[in-house]
Amino acid sequence: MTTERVRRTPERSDAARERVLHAALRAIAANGYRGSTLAVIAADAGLTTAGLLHHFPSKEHLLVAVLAERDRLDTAHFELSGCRGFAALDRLVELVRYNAMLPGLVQAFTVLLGESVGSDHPAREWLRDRYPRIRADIAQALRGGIDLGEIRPDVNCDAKAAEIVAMMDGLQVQWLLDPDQVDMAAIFADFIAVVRRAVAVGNG
Amino acid sequence: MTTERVRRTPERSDAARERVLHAALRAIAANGYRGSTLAVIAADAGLTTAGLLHHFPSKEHLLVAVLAERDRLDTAHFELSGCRGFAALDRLVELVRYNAMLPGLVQAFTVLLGESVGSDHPAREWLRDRYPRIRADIAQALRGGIDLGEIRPDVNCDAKAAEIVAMMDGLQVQWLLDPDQVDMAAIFADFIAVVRRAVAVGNG
DNA sequence: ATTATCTATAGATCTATAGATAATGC
DNA sequence: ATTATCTATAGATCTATAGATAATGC
Repeated sequence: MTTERVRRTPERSDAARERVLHAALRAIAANGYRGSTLAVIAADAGLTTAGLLHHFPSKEHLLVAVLAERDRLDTAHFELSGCRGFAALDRLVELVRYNAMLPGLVQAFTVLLGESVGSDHPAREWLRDRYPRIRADIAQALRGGIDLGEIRPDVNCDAKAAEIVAMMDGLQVQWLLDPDQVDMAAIFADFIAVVRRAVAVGNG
Repeated sequence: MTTERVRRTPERSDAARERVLHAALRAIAANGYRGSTLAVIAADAGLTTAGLLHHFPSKEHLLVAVLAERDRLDTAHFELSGCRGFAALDRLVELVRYNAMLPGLVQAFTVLLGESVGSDHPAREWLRDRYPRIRADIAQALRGGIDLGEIRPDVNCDAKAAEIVAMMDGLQVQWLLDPDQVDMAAIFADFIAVVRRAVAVGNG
């Protein structure tokens, strides 16, 4: 039995950190934050518990790092950045279509969302910050559609934004519980088509 | 210090069972099923852990009892029972308005829903049974609206049912995270108004 | 000298069981 | 005789710490 000689370099450390973050996301998707254990996450990342805690000093620090990573990726990907009016709605349909290819990621954040709704969860504040921001982004894009003359000026953009976010979250749950029965992307596209007709100029 | 003499009767036992069920719901709303402990639930119900376990032989049995209780109440309350077409949509708006007065109950089931989306949760099968049933009920009511001549025959009732359920769940999350900012009942009513116009005969 | 990682373990919970106790109902 | 409830505790986890080890970089 030749004990494999493993290099201990900063690069290898970064790689371990990344493996831990991914393992944590998998564990959360499966069992939530509370239901996940450092031992399982560490083993999945090829470390011991103590080895994991060298990189993330506590379980909560690890969760925060997962959330921060999500923020980082979102800023690169998800943003409506610039899209206004119907173009923004189309962008959201694309986003849902994209999410439908990443069930693990969607599941992790759906589980976290549910867990956090109760009091005192370490992800709660993160989510409480995040939802108003997402709603505001979408509402802003809709108001842009009013300026473009696509959307009627009397539309309540804030309420519509909340509806759109709610539809995304709600469909995710049904899709995760039964992917074969619920075609998340198609139903969301149908919903957006209805919204579009409802808010379009010349349909008051 | 006079030790209070407590009667030990079957009636008192039933009362204890009920107190435990309510305490369990409160605990789940606050911390989820996994985050709740028998000790806290028992104390809230005025029992010791062992006393609780006399009534419910395990934590999982307790959860199942909570879910069964919910089924019992729902059958009495929630059903669309008979309503078809627009009347059914109005009934759902009423339901959401009613739920908005029971944040604790909504929170408990939202948390359970999130927790259960991951694998291997004792509430998962209960929810996997429940969602198709609710969707089927609503779809059925919408098809009834087609028969009544209120709803266009080309409407995809299954997709609309999934959308309606998704909107209810999604709004609940946003409302629970920030009740002052998100008027769940009003936004849902707005959504239903849009759906109604979109599916109404003479709007094809 | 620094640091990535390990072994070993302390200390805190948490579920569930065993067995005792005290009340009611026959 | 039954049963609602308690005290005490076993056994299983789970997080986090202490301290050792082995590799790299100066």
